[in-house]
Amino acid sequence: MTATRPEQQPAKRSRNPRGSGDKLRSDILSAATDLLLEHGDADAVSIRAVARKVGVTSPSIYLHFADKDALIEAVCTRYFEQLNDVLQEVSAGIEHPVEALAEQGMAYVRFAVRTPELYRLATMSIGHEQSTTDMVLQSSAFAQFADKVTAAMEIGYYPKGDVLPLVLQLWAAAHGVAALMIAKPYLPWGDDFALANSVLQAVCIGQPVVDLLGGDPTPTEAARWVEQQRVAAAAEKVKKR
Amino acid sequence: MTATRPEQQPAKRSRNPRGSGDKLRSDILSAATDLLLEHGDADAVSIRAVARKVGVTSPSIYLHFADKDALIEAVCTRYFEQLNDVLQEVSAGIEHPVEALAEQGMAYVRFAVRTPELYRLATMSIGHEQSTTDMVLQSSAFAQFADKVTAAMEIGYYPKGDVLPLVLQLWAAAHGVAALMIAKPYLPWGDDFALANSVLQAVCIGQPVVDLLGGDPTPTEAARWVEQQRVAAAAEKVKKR
DNA sequence: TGTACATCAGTGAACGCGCGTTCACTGATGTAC
DNA sequence: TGTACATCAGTGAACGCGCGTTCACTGATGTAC
Repeated sequence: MTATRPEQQPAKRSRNPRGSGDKLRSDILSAATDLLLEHGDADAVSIRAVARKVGVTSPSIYLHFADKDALIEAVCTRYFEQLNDVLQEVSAGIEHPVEALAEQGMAYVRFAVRTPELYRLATMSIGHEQSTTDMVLQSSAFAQFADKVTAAMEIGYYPKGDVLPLVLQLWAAAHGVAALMIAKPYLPWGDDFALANSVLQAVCIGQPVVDLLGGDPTPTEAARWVEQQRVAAAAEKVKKR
Repeated sequence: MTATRPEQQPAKRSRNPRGSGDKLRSDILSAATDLLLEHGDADAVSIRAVARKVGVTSPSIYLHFADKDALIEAVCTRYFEQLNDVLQEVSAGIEHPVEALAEQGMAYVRFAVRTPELYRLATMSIGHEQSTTDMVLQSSAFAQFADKVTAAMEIGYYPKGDVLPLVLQLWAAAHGVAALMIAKPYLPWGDDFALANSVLQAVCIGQPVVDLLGGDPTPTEAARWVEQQRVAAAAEKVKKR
């Protein structure tokens, strides 16, 4: 027994009945997803490995996907759909949009950490040009973030204006924590993702991170500076009139 | 001409003189680095490709590196040293530690965006266990962040306490923006990395992100909530006595 | 000053591997007449 | 009811490729005597 093929051959699957050729397609997607969940390495997903896992020969894959890229893309699309479901679930019934936003942010991080290699594959590849099918931006998950921000603007929580910059910042914060937690899981991220929560709060509502870590809750120098900046900005605005 | 080997053979390098066997070592590192800078794909770095680029045969690589992993690790180590230099440079002469921290954060993001594939390779691989040689945590760059935070605590800017959680949060923020800017370069990140700046400010000093985007500078609902939380936390602390 | 020898800095050929993909095929199942 | 045929859901063998790595070697340069 060599180490090169650790999977034993699964029970030979029987051929699909006539009308249900699509069954294999979804089996392939599941197998590829499982491979990514099991191994922490995207290289573990080869056409041949997926075929082996499904219990089928590799040319069969091509009956359902044009090539390897198409397979991977389909896996990611499916992944984002699941993310979308999770986000929808956790924010159901929360009226305050910012509360919902924070809840979704945490769910996002938890989801990412539960599926590290998938998350990496889906979000951390380099995209050189804006494809019309950019998976993240086209995903309903992204739209959900945008909706909450819009709602927060409408109730006057955030000043009205462009939604995208705000969404990008929230996303960057969530992504940053998630990505680091995945890359360095042994660091002290805290029970219940305390650190993630702290960062998200800071970006969502401007709470200085130190206060949320149990630091001194009386106004710090940081808080004073914030106020000072705010006053200065207001003064600037008045001067321009 | 096939597409499989786009590099033409570089001028055959002449053999190194006797004492300077280490010259090749650093040439190899540079070549690997260049490959990562040129192509947006870590797969472009193979032992053979590096050897080709240097103008040497592939077994020569093994005179200087035990195996491919060792080569990649050396490339990353060198990369972090460069990052360290940059961070040191930008913060030289800035007395206020938080100002220095913000400047370093921005420099970090700029550095990452300038070297996307290298940054990905160096920070976004999955580390399953804490190695004693964890490159990021052992890097002087990380130590620099920690030093600034410590200094900020000492002057009373942040409440005294554990440095690591704070550093991790700042790092997560910087990493989040950098990683997204790399993965989605076509999004509106703003001139002068405005969005990066905004996120970093929010995490460093608790400035709500909306204010920095040119929104309404009068206290928003968010700002009021922050204050409210702060008061509540203070009250809680008093009650415990 | 000459020469045998050690060392250094590589080379050239080969190994076995798994990969993505193509091609001609097979055999069960349904359908038309 | 029987049978020829089309279609569907795959299979089996093979292609050429680049990869990491090993092995025995070579030839210039320095060193000891």
